[in-house]
Amino acid sequence: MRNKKLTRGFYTKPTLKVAKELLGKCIVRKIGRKKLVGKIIETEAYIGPQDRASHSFGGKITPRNRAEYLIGGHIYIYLVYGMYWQLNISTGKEGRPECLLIRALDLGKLANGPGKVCRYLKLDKSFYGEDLTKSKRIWLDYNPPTASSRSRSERAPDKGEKIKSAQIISTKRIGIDYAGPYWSKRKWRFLLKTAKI
DNA sequence: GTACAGATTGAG
DNA sequence: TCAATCTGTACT
Repeated sequence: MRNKKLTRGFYTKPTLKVAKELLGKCIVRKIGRKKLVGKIIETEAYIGPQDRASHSFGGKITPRNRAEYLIGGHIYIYLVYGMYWQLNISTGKEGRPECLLIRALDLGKLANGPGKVCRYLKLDKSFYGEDLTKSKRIWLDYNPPTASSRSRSERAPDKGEKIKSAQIISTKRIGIDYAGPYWSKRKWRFLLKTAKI
């Protein structure tokens, strides 16, 4: 297995497709010489401007949500309830306010909720608008980093663990009942069957 | 300027 | 079940 960073093309596909494909991918956060790594096991899609649960409902653009409109692969991060950061990844084309909330990593109780994901990865406003395809401090990878990856760099690209659709559960999104029954019942939350949230 | 509610969490 | 905690957003 070799390391393979996710590039622009991964993020610019339709949002619901990316939401499912993100499951099983690894977030790599580099702090100094150390790397924090976690496998994504739960995502949630927000698809403005029609989605009433989205911050960009109705095509609204504010200083807070403008990162949602960036081309796929950028970080949209914001504070909720005055204390928890929420990590989102923009998806789709430039100008389309679509994004995915990263709700959990495969790290047990350390990251079994969106606020805890950011607490574990030490993410805050300074990551606002960060490009995951260019950043030196945070990116996504098909595989967990391995010590041998450099010496095997001659091998063919490895797209990592294949997640079958039968392994994915989709449910209603969490905490957005204010959006009304039509939008709150969309099954736009995706998690691995094996996930223990 | 002021009021208010939220894409959550953890304690009681 | 509920308070913590604070910023963006709407409204005066």
